[in-house]
Amino acid sequence: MSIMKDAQETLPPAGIDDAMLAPERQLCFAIYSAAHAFTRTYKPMLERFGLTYPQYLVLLSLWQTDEMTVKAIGEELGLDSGTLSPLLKRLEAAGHISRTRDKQDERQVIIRLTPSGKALKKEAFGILMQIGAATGCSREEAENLRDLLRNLTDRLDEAQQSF
Amino acid sequence: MSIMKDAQETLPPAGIDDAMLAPERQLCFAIYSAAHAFTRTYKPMLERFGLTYPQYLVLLSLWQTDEMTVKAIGEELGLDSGTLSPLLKRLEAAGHISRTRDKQDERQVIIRLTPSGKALKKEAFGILMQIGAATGCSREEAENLRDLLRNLTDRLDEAQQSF
DNA sequence: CAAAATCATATTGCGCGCAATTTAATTTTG
DNA sequence: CAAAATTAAATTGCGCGCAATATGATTTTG
Repeated sequence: MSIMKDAQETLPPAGIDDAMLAPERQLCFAIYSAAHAFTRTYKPMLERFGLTYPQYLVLLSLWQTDEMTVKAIGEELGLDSGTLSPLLKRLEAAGHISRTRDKQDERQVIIRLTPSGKALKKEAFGILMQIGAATGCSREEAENLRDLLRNLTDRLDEAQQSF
Repeated sequence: MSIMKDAQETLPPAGIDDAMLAPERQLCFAIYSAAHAFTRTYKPMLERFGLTYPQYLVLLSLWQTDEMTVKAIGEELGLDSGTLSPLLKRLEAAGHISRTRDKQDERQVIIRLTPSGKALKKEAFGILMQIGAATGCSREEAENLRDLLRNLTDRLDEAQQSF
């Protein structure tokens, strides 16, 4: 009588057992779930203003630095033009930003906040505080966790290279 | 001469300054970025097997418990039928799972691994180790971070209720 | 200076993720 | 037991996220 429960099953390498494959056991799944939980929490706050979470991220960037190129926004948020082009058109259609070709370099499109886009900034402080409350973290806890995640992201992106 | 730089700008509430709105300063953005970094890292490992990351999550569930209903998978992963139905059809088309209506309760669809789906499990151990290496975390660090994120997710989902 | 290379943005296509609706089956309850 | 309510899954529609490709504009370089 074999100790193998199923002919298809393969023995895990030393130091790794079968149960470690469970999604709940894995860091990646915890991050995946937390990301979804955040967007769920933002959703009712943002849809009062007709915004999605990625659109809100773009506005966060622009509230720091008005007049950004699509490329600059993409570098800040880690998004490419395939994501940003249609997203920015929707923000323009909503009246929150303007898109104008750079006269010096016609390849570039300059994104600027409209008065409506600037006005939304004051709502962001309230959202920031509501989200802070929803996390149940102190500011220090949130900053510590944020920094751990930034380091993790950097290490993952470095490892990226080797594939 | 006003101290306000722009008529549209609004003063932040006490204890919150303008720069705190920057995406890089926020925990939500760190999680958002880390989630994308993880899928980027998984991508080359998974596409050797023609899998996406969410498909891989479904397989992780099934490797723990073969024979799950769509609902059970959805509860484990936090996904609804709108996401799972087409995803499971693709996994079926790829030959990794079977979908059969439950004879006892015809509303339910039972998802089972095929031999091909079971065979993929042995690849998962290698992926697990590669990902572990890519994170640059010790197992303890990864587990600590995972638990912090699980708590955060729970608190966000509780706060959910109040909106 | 013209051809080639590079660059910024847009477009297309596909797979999530989720809200809203639909369909069919089962359970509840009057 | 029949009508109403509930449930499980599928479908539709929309907005990402990203790879691949296309389109112009600018820079490089031969």
